[in-house]
Amino acid sequence: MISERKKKILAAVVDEYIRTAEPVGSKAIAQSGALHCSSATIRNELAELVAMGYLEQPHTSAGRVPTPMGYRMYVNELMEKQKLSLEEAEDMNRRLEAKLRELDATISDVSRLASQMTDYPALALTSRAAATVKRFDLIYVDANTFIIVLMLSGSTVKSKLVHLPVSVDQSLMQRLSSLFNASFTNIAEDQITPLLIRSTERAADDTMGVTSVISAFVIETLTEANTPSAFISGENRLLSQPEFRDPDKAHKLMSYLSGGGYILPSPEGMGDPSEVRVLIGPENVAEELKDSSVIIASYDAGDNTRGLIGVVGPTRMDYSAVAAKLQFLAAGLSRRLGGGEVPPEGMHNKLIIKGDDPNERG
Amino acid sequence: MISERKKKILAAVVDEYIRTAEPVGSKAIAQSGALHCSSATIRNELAELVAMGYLEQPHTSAGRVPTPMGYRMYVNELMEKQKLSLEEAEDMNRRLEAKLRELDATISDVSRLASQMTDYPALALTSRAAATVKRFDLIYVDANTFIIVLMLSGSTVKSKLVHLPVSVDQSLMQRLSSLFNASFTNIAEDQITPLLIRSTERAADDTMGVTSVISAFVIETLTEANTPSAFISGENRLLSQPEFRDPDKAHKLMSYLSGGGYILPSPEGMGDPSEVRVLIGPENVAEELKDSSVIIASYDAGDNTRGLIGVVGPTRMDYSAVAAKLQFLAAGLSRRLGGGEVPPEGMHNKLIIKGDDPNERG
DNA sequence: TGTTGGCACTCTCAACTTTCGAGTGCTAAT
DNA sequence: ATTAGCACTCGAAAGTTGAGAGTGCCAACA
Repeated sequence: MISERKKKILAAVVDEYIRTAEPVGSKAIAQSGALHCSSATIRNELAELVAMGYLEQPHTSAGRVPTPMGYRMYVNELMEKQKLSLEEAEDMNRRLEAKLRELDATISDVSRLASQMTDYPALALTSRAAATVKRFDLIYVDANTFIIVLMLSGSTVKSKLVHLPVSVDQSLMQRLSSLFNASFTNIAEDQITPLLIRSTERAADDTMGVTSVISAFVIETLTEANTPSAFISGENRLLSQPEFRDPDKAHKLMSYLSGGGYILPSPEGMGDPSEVRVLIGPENVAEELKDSSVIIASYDAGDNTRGLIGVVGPTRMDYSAVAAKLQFLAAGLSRRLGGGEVPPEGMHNKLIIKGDDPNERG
Repeated sequence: MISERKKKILAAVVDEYIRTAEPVGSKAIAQSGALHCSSATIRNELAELVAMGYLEQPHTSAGRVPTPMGYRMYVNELMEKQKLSLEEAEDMNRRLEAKLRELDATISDVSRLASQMTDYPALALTSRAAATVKRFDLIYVDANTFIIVLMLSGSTVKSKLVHLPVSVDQSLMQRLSSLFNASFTNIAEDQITPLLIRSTERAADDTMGVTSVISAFVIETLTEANTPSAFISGENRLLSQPEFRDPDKAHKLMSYLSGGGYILPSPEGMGDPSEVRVLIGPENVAEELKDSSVIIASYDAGDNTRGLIGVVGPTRMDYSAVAAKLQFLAAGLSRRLGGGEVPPEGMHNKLIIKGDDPNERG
């Protein structure tokens, strides 16, 4: 077990290290107040904390630096859950409003927002839950041209202009329209079989292959709607972190990130929407992230869609501030996009932080 | 005037410097062949080239490095216009096909492609020429819901689902649909005045403000279609360039780039689509680009839309290779997206390179 | 038994010095 | 006009030194 005093000391080390990015010594801790003992005592404690694996020394005569295990302890038990200042909260709300007013929030907007708020690279990800076609329309434009309009589950509308090499008459359009409405709506993507297409084609008496053009679009649209998409922004903010002064290191991580981040667990894997998850250094699966940390929050994007916002930074990250901001952002997004059973404001004090369930450890 | 031999020497310096990123000395040039004289002679010539402003020395006992003026001379007259190797051309075509098959090429795809091909950060930009609505449809879903479908000039279709707080009947929809078709099609965005909207509202006998919802969407869509959009990708590739080993420098440029690059001249400003434009160091307007170079090509994206692809790198850039690749890419895009009067393949030998017209100099 | 002041020790970092070599400019000979 | 030769310059890399921060440990103390 770890004594109360050790906890205090550990917390002080982490706080200080997060602030300064320099190894912290016994003296600094003694002076920081909060502890009523001399540096010598603290030295003893520090030595023990090193032995226990919570801290390490870059070299014999340097201060101490938290290990991933130390950060984990800090995140789980020690850090004081930060509340956002009123200004911060208002600023964030303002920005959210601005983004969400003009268009639906695209994931690129969400990730940009997260990155701006936290000053770290951020990524956003959505996995739409199995979309289906709710309604189907064909608009006849001219003999060679028509428009397909699909209304999907979840108030999305997709449309496409189709030019044909042959001419079709309006009655065929009519027939196809009602046939598709009858048999292609409310079914999952994988239920659109070649068999179904063929039988529709026959039923509509379509000899020029219009059916297959349309069904291809349907499949494509559903596939796209079901494919989780990811977006990352603010990679460059990495460069302002001292741990990425080495261009090679920075380059490695940045190309990993922009190569499409598989960093995040799937949104379904996340539990409670108000939960914030923290993955510290080696807890990450990806080799490239082994000495970075990732903080993740999830939001409800409506229509059974879950979204994820994540922030990437060095292990020496301001966990408390970032977690609070992300949670606030996620809650705001849920409130505006989602079903709406999210408690209104000010709920950012019951911040739940998780991340070390046994599955995720080696 | 500059002698023939000086030109050869200058070219050799630039070539070598591009290759190695190290100042090049007289000896290296002498050994590189191409010149039949000793290093001493070359030294004399080099001294004169420095005096003329084409080269400079980082310090007394170092080799020579090209000045922007030297690069300009190189780009305009000296460099051998590179042709792509057959493999490169084929590879590029393959990728283009792959991208363009599935969906229309979004500018994000284009910029990603350019970045991948050249290994520099790349940005893409389109300015759509004044879009108009070609056709207008309203699809009645239920009493509170309908879908607006706009077909724009240039085969784009936009649609939106609208939920109303009040219920409307199908006949109103009908009336609005034909009214909008009659008076909102083929007119520019700024011709949609409050007056026009009001009169339409009256004509349709619309007492619940549906008209204004619809016209708002029309305006929004046209605005969006007319707004040039920019996209940048591959910023991280900067970091592999030795001139950006300094994280601060890299950070500055990268944040400038991702802050929305106004780097590129507007597509209209570009002349012939097969022209490639090069802006060297201080020739750039933006302060942040004063010691970087930008290479730009434009393509015809169909429907009177011009697109631009640009690549950003250090002044020590492989102008010849990048220019060739960009031109090929632009030509490929034009061929696939645009009107089609672009000569088929193999036209990349008549590469035209420009960039130093008097307007652009200080 | 836990805490504290003191002291010798260790090790890094920054500043300074030295060395090495690439590259130059100049001169005299061809 | 070209070239070989040579003294000179200057920066980068390697080596040297000193200061300071921080430690571990011991002996004294509560």
